[in-house]
Amino acid sequence: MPKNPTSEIENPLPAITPKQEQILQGAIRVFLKEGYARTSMDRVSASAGVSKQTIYSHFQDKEGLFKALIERLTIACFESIFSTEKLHGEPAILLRQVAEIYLTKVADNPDYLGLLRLMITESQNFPELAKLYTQTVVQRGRQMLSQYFTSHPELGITDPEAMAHIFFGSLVSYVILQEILYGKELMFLSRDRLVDSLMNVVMSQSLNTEISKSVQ
Amino acid sequence: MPKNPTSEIENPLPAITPKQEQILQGAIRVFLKEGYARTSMDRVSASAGVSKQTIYSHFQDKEGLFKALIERLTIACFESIFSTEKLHGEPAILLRQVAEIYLTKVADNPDYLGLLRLMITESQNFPELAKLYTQTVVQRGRQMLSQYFTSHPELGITDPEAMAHIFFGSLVSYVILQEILYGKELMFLSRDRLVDSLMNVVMSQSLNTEISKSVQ
DNA sequence: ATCATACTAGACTGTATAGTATGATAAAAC
DNA sequence: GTTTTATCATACTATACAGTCTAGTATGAT
Repeated sequence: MPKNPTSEIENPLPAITPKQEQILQGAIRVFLKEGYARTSMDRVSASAGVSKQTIYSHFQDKEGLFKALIERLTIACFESIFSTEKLHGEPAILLRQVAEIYLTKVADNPDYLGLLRLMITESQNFPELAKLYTQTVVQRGRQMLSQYFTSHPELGITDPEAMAHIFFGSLVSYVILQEILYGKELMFLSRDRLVDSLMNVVMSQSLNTEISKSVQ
Repeated sequence: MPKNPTSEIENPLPAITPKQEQILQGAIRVFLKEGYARTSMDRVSASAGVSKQTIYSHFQDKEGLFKALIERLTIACFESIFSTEKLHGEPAILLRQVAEIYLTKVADNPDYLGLLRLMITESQNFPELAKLYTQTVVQRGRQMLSQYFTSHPELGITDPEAMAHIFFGSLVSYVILQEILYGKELMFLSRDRLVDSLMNVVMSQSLNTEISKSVQ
């Protein structure tokens, strides 16, 4: 039987027992490494150190376990990236800070890197999960940065949303290329070079307006 | 038995018979839609309109078929994107051209969009294929653009490789977000806005040097 | 002591599927 | 005209796996 009378997706995730936590922990490793289709429940039970029957007493089926896992991981990923203190200071400092946080939290964390990969992998089969990920992680990230751009008109950014996409998009594609598609060994590009250029790109926009001003 | 005495990856892909082409065509749809693990050979045989035995007389096994398919698709993808005439003219024209070509060829083509997704999906299970993709499609694209930047010093780009990554990375992540992760319906951003900002970002670099010059 | 609950271990069932084997069909090669 | 070759259709084997069932253990409350 389900762990909770209200088992559907809800906004504060349902609290879980230690046993459920143990199952989810075991499931993370297997699902993130093997993907959904290649993961067997026997492997999950072995990895979690729990009998298979116990899994089925806490989660409805493989799909239910997977969804519960991904939902929690998505929330955790969001909190890990964005709940890190307030992010303040000069653009030159803040932007570098944001980039470093993202790269550290995602590129260096197998769980969140695997989550990104899995969301792309399973977006067709689990659209609700992909949408949750997009709304929770991607959208909030872009909004946050876009609002920052808007509230700093001295940066001279004409389309804050598009610029926010360029900023995060460059980081995401960097992680995908370097960490997933073997870019590290085939076409290495250091983080510093990317982040430096990214900073340059954002900050140069203001020179544009300065020129306009000085010309007028 | 294999179709060809030299069955390993080689640079000009082995020529294939019409029957093999028919099998590959049928296999494309299924593999790209379902992924490797969820694709059954019965489905492939139905989709190709060919008996299962015939598939096994032309390809060693499921893996061999998949590899042959992805190799050909990777080459075709590269040629489709990069072999499109010469790409010339003003940066303002050429860069927009490159972006439009990429977006049209990948975002609007289910095959190449599916290939991108599949490479990310299966990079762990088929490292050779992922590396082939990276070297063939990603690396050449970046090199091409990076060389263009280098040969146009008036653009004032200090790190051409990093800038090329930002340019293509923004496009790739745009396609992934919009077309795969439901960004189209959840956080739509028009191509024009992205490309305009991207152009802006590249072209603004030169203002930087102009200022330096005028100051000196 | 008894009962309820939560768990383990492993057998079991039904289904999906990779890959093979077999026999039929039809056209080309000889 | 017979053989060879390429194909199809279908049955078959072996295996993997989701999910269930059974039997038994540990624990804590009454």
